[in-house]
Amino acid sequence: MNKPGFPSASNFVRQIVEADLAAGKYPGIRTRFPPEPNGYLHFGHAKSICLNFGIAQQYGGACHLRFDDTNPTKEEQEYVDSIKEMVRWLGFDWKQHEYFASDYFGKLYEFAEDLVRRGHAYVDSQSADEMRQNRGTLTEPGRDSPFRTRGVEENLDLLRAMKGGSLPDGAAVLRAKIDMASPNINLRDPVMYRIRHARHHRTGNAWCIYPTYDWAHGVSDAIERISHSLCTLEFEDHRPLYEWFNDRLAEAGFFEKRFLPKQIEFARMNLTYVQLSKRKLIQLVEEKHVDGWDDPRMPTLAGARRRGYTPEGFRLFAERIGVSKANQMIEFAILEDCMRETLNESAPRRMAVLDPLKLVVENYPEGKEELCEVPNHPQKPEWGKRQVPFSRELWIERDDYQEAPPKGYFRLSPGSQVRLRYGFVVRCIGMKDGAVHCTVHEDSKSGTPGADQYKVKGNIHWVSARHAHAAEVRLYDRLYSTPHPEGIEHLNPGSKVTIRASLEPALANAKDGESFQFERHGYFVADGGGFNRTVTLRDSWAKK
RNA sequence: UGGGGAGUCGCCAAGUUGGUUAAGGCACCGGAUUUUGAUUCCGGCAUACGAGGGUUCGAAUCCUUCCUCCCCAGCCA
Repeated sequence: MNKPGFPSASNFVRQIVEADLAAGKYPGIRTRFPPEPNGYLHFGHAKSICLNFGIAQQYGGACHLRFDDTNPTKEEQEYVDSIKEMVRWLGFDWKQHEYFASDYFGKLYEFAEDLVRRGHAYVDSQSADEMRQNRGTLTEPGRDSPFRTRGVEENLDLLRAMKGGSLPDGAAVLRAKIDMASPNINLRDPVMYRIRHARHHRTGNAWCIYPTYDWAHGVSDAIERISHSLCTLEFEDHRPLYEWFNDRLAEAGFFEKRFLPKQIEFARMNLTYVQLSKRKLIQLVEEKHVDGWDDPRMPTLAGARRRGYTPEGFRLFAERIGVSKANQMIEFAILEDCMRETLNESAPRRMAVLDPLKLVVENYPEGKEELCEVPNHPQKPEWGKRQVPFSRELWIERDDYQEAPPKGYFRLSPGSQVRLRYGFVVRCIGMKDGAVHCTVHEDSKSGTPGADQYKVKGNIHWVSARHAHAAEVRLYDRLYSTPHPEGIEHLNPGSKVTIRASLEPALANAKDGESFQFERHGYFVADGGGFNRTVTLRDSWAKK
């Protein structure tokens, strides 16, 4: 499937992993894909999933699926179910390594008490507002909280009170005691626990304090013995903090310092004209601009599946766009090409007419019909052939006939000859009563000796009118796109067109999810009894 | 103006211990095959590596100055 000469796609992450492997730094390679279950996976996640699982696969390691469920107000079981389904759909298996940050709440709390005992953390009773005031700015250092010097016992009591539920939301937080004057704002005594009297989708009401990302994430990595923790660029500033927490815990003997995970950041993916921000996608769903998270116009993996995009296509895409630290704005054409490349392999060919125009074969007897043999894939004879009925009246595509053909047009026009693909060569007479009329060369039937003597350039698809089935085809050529970054009112609604198509009888029995290439139209996927067009065919005529 | 990152062809991206003519993909442009104007195939496509200095026999790779872009002041992740 890979084109010859396709790069072996080395990237800086693999280089780091290989160097660590060569140095024997870790007992094994262990990565993780750590989504927060607060939304559906989108195209951007595919990159991270392929990277993390790909690295693990390539170096004989494991990739954990860990839900970063530390904020009960945003997370739901519905999302974890969908995330699991889509990771599997992409073709990856986390085996027994399914974890939740919430599994570690108990351990995290023990660790936190230890940090308090050793003077590395304290309970701050300032309000959120006061904390912000005292944090300083990008250019000015922050000021110590008046509660920063509280004694260990008082801190422990307060922390237990926080955990015990006697304090209301916002009354206090646990903070790491690092450096309020640090030029890196993340190190100005970051919050480790906040009080949230909220029900968590997994732990219920067992907890009313919840760890923040910074406190939970690195520690979860260390607990799971992750070797390489791959995340996006915006966490670069958090790395010193990530290491600070784990180093403190290693000092206390909770972890082995030499096996501590290494955080590596890479650039997140942007796709031209595609809106990937979770906030905007939620808006599209909630304001009912689309039917749901799996609407084929959504850039979610669930939507992509309904569109007929393939898992192989996403994996190919991930390899092609690579991994680096430079912000990437990927052209949508690359994704389309990956899908076309995989679909070209897997999609059987079918003839169909989307915008029908009647073609009458004048010298073909009224009641007569015969079968034509049509291969299911021109490059795969092993896929066999099917038989398609031919008769006097056919449907052809409206734009396959031009009264006054432009230069270079080689389909039907008065006087021209074309081949009805896998059928006969016909000579066009012209338009009569709303139908195109022609005569057939009876000795030109495909498969008969000498049938190829007719050197015609035009080659069009057709369907016997008498045998045709109608079917709905929705064109989802475009996703919800965003030429302007300002907001939803500028989002291009894409196209959702319903047209009648005359289809081969076999298409009526297509199962949902089956993909076909409709000759000269593009790739379609059966969906709810009709067909969605997912990727158009390259058409060099259309470009000219 | 503090800190952290990044700048190689229109879009990605190899290259990074300095050493012949700067991989590859997408896009684009030619051409060949073709019963999909598809696929496949062949060819073209950066004297140039953000800019300027410097070191060197030799630099995208080292030093230096400058420019541009991205991220950080949630009790979000």
